[in-house]
Amino acid sequence: MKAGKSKIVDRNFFVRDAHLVAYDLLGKVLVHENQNRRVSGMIVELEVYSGPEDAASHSYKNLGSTRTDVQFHVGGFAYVYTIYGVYHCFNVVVNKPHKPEAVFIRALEPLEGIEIMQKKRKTENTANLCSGPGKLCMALDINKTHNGADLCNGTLYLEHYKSFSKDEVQNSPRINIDYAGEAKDYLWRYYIKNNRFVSKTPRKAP
DNA sequence: CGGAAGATTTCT
DNA sequence: GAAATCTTCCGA
Repeated sequence: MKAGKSKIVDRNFFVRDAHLVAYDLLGKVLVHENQNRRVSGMIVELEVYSGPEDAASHSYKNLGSTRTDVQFHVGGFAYVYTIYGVYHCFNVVVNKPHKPEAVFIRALEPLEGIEIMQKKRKTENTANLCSGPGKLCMALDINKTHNGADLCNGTLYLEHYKSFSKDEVQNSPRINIDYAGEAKDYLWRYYIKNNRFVSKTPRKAP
């Protein structure tokens, strides 16, 4: 990396296989510049959703629908959707166009703008600010206007920060996708071991 | 045009 | 363990 230059993750990072990107995303920092204030947190937990072959993915047998349209773009764009009419979920689209893969960000370790997060989340418990997909969207003020946003050119982006060895990363089945048949057993959730900001204790791997 | 389901959170 | 609540998708 060039000294003094931007730490922002560039496009090429995202245009790779979803699992490679997912592993490297652990330890990156998600930053949202809102009204000249930086609100950010380190990614400590995520899941991979891989296109038409993944029964749990929104793009499964759902090719070209309006909601998942952004998943067919080149990597490095945001995919934001509303869940249960109440909360938002933030995904990073990865890989090349027409490869509808996405990394679903599940939890962050709060770093900057913590007082802003506390205000938005109405709690002072930092371990509860971003420990879940809906929570982190609330804390970083991510909403549907960010759907399709370019993470390489905007106020919402990722920065290089830490990297973790394989020993420090645990994989497990994904959460709340029991409807997905065999796909529910794929070990496509990744999180940092012994990190108290991970959303919850995972179900034991089969 | 209407019915159904969901990558969640929070409270009991 | 269940409710809250609305966008999106799919069938008719």
